[in-house]
This record gives sequence, C-alpha cells and structure tokens, in this order.
Amino acid sequence: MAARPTKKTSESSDKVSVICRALRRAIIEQALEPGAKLPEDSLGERFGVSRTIARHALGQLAAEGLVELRRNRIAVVATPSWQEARDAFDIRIELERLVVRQLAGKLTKAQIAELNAHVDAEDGARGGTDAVSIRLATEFHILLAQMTNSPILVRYVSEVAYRCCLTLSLYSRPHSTECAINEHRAIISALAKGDEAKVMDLMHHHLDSVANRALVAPTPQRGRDLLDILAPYADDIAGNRVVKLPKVARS
Amino acid sequence: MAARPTKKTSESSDKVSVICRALRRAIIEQALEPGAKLPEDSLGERFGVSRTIARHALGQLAAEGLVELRRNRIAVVATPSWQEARDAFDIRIELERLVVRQLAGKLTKAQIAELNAHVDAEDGARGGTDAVSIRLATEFHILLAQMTNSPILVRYVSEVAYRCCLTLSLYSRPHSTECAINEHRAIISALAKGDEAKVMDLMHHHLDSVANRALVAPTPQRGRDLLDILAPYADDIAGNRVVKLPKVARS
DNA sequence: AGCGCTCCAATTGCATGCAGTTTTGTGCGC
DNA sequence: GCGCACAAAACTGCATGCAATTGGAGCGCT
Repeated sequence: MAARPTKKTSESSDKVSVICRALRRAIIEQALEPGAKLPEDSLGERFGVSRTIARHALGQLAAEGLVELRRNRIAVVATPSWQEARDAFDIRIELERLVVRQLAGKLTKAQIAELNAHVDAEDGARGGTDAVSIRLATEFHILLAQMTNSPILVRYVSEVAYRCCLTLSLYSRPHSTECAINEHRAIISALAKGDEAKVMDLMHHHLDSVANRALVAPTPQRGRDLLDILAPYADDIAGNRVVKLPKVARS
Repeated sequence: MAARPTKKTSESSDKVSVICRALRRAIIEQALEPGAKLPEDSLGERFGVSRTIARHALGQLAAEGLVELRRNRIAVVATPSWQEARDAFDIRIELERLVVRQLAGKLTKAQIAELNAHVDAEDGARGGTDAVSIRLATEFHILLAQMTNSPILVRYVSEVAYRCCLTLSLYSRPHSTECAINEHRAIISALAKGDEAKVMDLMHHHLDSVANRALVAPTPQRGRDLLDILAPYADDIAGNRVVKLPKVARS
C-alpha cells in the first residue's frame, strides 16, 4: 500500500498534452470564460502547431467535459447548466470523501508537510486575484487525490474539480476564500489524527459549503444557456399555440 | 427535476465516435483482450477511415482509460494492475450508490418496466457466452445511471464500468452471473419502493461481491503484465546476482 | 425599419504525405 | 547453435491540402 507503482497514465510531453494543460489552466483561471470560442486555427497558431494537433487537444478536453464540441461548429469552453454544476459537486463530494477515507492516518510526515506548505501558499496568495486563489484551492484537492496513488481517482477528482471551477466562474458571486483555507487546515489535521469519519465529514461539508456559496440561485444570472432561460416561456407558449423558434438546436 | 434537459455532451455520429463505440464494445466483450495491439493503420483500414481518425479515436479511448498510449509505440488495450482494478471498483461503488440514492422512489412506471425488461434480457442470455452476459450486466448499470439525467454521472459510471469489465477479463475466473441477475432484481424493487438506504446498501454489496468474485487474488492468473508476473522472481534473482532482462519498459 | 434571400469568408471534417522512431528480420562472426 | 550488429519494414508524430458546412454581411423586397 505504501509504495504502489505509480504508472504513468498518459499526459506526457507531446504537444497535445501541452496544449491541454495550457487550456485547462486558462479555463480554471477564468482567462477563458465559459462560452469562449476556441477555433482550431487560432489555437494552432498560438501554440505553434498544426490544426490537427489543436483539434486533438480539443477532443481530449471535450472528453473531460471542459469544452463543448458540436459538429461543424467552433468549439467553445463548456457552459454547464446550473443542474450540471450541482451534479458535478455531488459527484465530487463522493469522490473526495473516498480520497480522505483512504488517506486518513496513512500520511507520512513529509506528505503532511507538503499539504501544509500548499495551504500556506494559498494563504500567501490571499491578496492576489480570485483566479489564483481558485487555482490554488483546486490544486490542494488534486494534491490530496494524488497522495492516494490511485491514478483513476486522481483523474476523476481532477476532472470534476476542474468542472467545478468552471461553474464557479459562471454562477458564483465574488466570494471570499478565507474560510476555505481554514477548512483545508482542519482537513489536514484530521487526516493526520487519522479520524476517518471526522475527515470524511469535514470534506463533505467543506465541498458542500463551497458549492452552496457558488451555486447561489437555481436561476442562472450570467448563465449563457439560452435554452434554460427560455424554458418556462416555451412551456407557456406551448399551452397556447405553436411558435416557430429560430431553429433551436437542442439536439 | 422530472424533465431535466438532456443535453448531448458529445458522442454524436461522427466517424471518431463510431470507432470508439465499436472498440469499446469489442473490449468489454473481450474480443480484444488487454494488451492487444491497436495499430492506427489497421484500425483505419478496418473502419474505412484514415489514420488521422483512428488516431483521434484512440486518443479518446485513452482518455477513458481503456487503451494505453505510449509515445511512438503501438497503442494497446489497457492492462490495469490488480490494485488499479480494485480502485476502480471502489470508485464505482461510490458513484453507483449516488446513482441509486438519486433514483430511489423517483422512477416512473415506464422506467421500472424498462429496467425489468433489461434484466429479463440478461436472464434470457444466460445460456449465451460470458461476454454477452458481462455486457448486459454492465449495460444495466449504465441504464440506471442514465435515468438520473445527469450527463456527468452517466459518463463517469460508464467509464468506470467499462474499466471494471476490462479487469474482469484479466483477473476473473469463469464466473456465474446468476446471482448478479437476482441482485439486479432486488435493486429494482428497492428502487421502486423508494427505500434509499436499503438500495444504497444493496448496490454496495452487489458491486462489492462482483469485485470480490472477480479480483480473487492479488496474484493475477492470466494477467498479461509481464512485470507483475516476474516481480517475485526478479526479487529472488536480485538477491543472488544481476541478470540482464531484455529492456523492461515499465515507463 | 423589418424580413428573407444569396453569396462569400471562415471554419471544420477528413485524407494524404513526409520525417523520425521503433520493431523486426537477416546475415555474420563465434 | 548463439549472440550481435545492421538494415529494412512498420509504425507513429505531425503538417498540409481539399471538400463540405456554417455564419453572417450585404442586398433587395415589403
């Protein structure tokens, strides 16, 4: 259990992975907002690669749910619905409870130090931009996942954490990250103490409170999803008579 | 909640998706065993597309963890270690508990009928090959996930279920699927009754027993991973003198 | 102005070609 | 027969080119 062979899953240093990493980071730091267009040409030019590679990278990110790919259309940064955001958080809670359950009482001194150092970094970045805070907070969770030495768990936690970041930029009001930092510290100490039930609960409530602070209202304010906005009206109308909407492409 | 908009994430009808589906199915039906080589040329020729497309499909499947992609090397069907298999099942348990938790007491009559019909199909296929039984059993779980109307949950449950199929063909002895069918029926009836705690427990034990029946011993019998098989011997030898193994490529 | 139509630039879908790397097969010395 | 060097084949990494589709500007009509 201590020295599980850490097999490299993928994500080496080929150009596709480089682009994926760059885009992922741009997305979670909200340099690319949901709905932003990602033409293959531009990406290729920007990263000095051919369109083929850019396209491949977009395919990967689409598989992770970070970008949306519609046939013959320009790829865009994903715009999850409010419900999808909530679903993502629900899944994340279960996965991260699993993480801390596996980790409770099994961390080395060095690992605990590493976690504390990371939270210190979060603390230090408190004066910076929200984007950096969010990235650091997310990386804390990924760091935890990595300590399980389970590549699959790392992958899923990372993916779902990224998705949650995405929703933060959609539905969240400017929020304070301070309590998150304290909660991170509490989780570390509970992990060190080895109190499995306690740490699972802490993680649960931590994520739940992040979700609740982020997903304030079921009515998306800045949500770009035209369909969701129009849904109630559409129902209304359907009751009266049929109206021709301009080719709503829900399919 | 009843009529959540079912947004299509990807996986439409472009050639890449077609190839992915075909390969996925071939893998879970064990027509392609773990370790099987997947050269881009051959795939392209087989499916009547260019290498570009085959390559893209392999990339997607690699992102799902079904194939392994090493730089400049032929892609192969993934060969998860025993520990990875166990991890996959652990994650799967949590995810599917979440599925049934969301579903308990919320299924329509039609949905329950659909589930029952599926289990009937599983029953009917009992005389057939193991491969078909495994596929049907897996599809039952995916069907459940789909009923949550949460695209993210569907994606993760599907992926992890496929991965579990993969490990079945690696570490499992020829097994009986009959109890699984009964357990499926029990889950459906508990879902219909709406007993949340009960159905979560049923799902937990169902998957746990599948895992335990499959992952019998930490020593893989038919495991193709040369490294794992040779590990104890290598240790032995190392104690005496150094032996030159032919370029073991663990990286 | 508002609506519909046509046509063109922008963009994707896909195949092919070339360069570099790995694997395989072959011949040679022992 | 056995091991080894070397060359040929196989395969991947990536760029480019062409056809098909889309989005939108421009334009005429009401």
